[in-house]
Amino acid sequence: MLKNMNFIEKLRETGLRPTKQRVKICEILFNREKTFHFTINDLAKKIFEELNEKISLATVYNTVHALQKKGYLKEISINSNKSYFDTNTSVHHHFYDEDTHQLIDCDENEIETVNIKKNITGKKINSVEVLVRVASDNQNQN
Amino acid sequence: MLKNMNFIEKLRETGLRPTKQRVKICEILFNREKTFHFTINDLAKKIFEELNEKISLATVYNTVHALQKKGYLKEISINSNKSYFDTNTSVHHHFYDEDTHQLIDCDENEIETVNIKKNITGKKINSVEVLVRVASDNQNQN
DNA sequence: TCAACAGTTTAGAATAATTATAATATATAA
DNA sequence: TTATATATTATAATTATTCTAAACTGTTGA
Repeated sequence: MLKNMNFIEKLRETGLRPTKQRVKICEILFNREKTFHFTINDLAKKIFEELNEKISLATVYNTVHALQKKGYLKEISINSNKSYFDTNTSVHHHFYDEDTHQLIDCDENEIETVNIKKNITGKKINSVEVLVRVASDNQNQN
Repeated sequence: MLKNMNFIEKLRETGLRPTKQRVKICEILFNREKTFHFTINDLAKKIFEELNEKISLATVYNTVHALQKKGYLKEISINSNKSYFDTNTSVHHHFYDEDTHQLIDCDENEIETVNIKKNITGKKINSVEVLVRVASDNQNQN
């Protein structure tokens, strides 16, 4: 994957000035095997844990939004008062575990391609995403 | 539909005490032909417009959540800092117009049943919903 | 190399949605 | 009708996010 990538180059290529903070955030986000689902708060906490250094919350917001705009991150639609982001930017679907509030990527072969038979006139489809809400089997029995 | 239904009886049946405020909110929500997509704020505004009477925001929140818990309303997954609710409680999908920020119900025949081939072990699927994001055709051309 | 400038970061204030609180009011059952 | 459990309300508190304005830093070009 993106392991050990030179984030400075990567950022520069996309027109983002490779500041110290942005490089650190990229390291945290992309230097990992599996995709990462997070809220801004999760990310800020991780930065502090892994780097033992605080980056201003405003900067975390700005940087995440900049990365999202450039297509390095994707915002996910779950109903929640927080925004969730995903380092897996391909079009893909999610399971949302209502017990643990965890978000799990669907493998491509777990959900069949969704067939949209009729679209709104004059509009272009930007994305089609499925959210499968699951919960423990013994719950919701009433 | 629910037109001219006796909301007092309806509420009582489901164990919600039919207070003046709850009945009024039910009237606004369910005495209509088409389904209604709204945020708490939209609803509060409509209450004031139609009844010329103010119901405390806290009550609107409480009531909407009570109705949701009883299955009269459904919360919709769009990424936004607000919660959206829907008076159409059947499992159905949505188009989200990114230009106008409008939410549009999909007709049943516009999207084929989504086939989930593999589920998370030990979990029960509560809902499967599709969000189709659309935007004006001449946008996003870059 | 260094000055200048544009773009960044930052702390903290501002805003907005939502939830909590606690006093008052009301619906309902006895 | 009265007691009691529940609901409503205004307001305060909380939380996520955005704004602001000052200080800082990466980059460009002299």
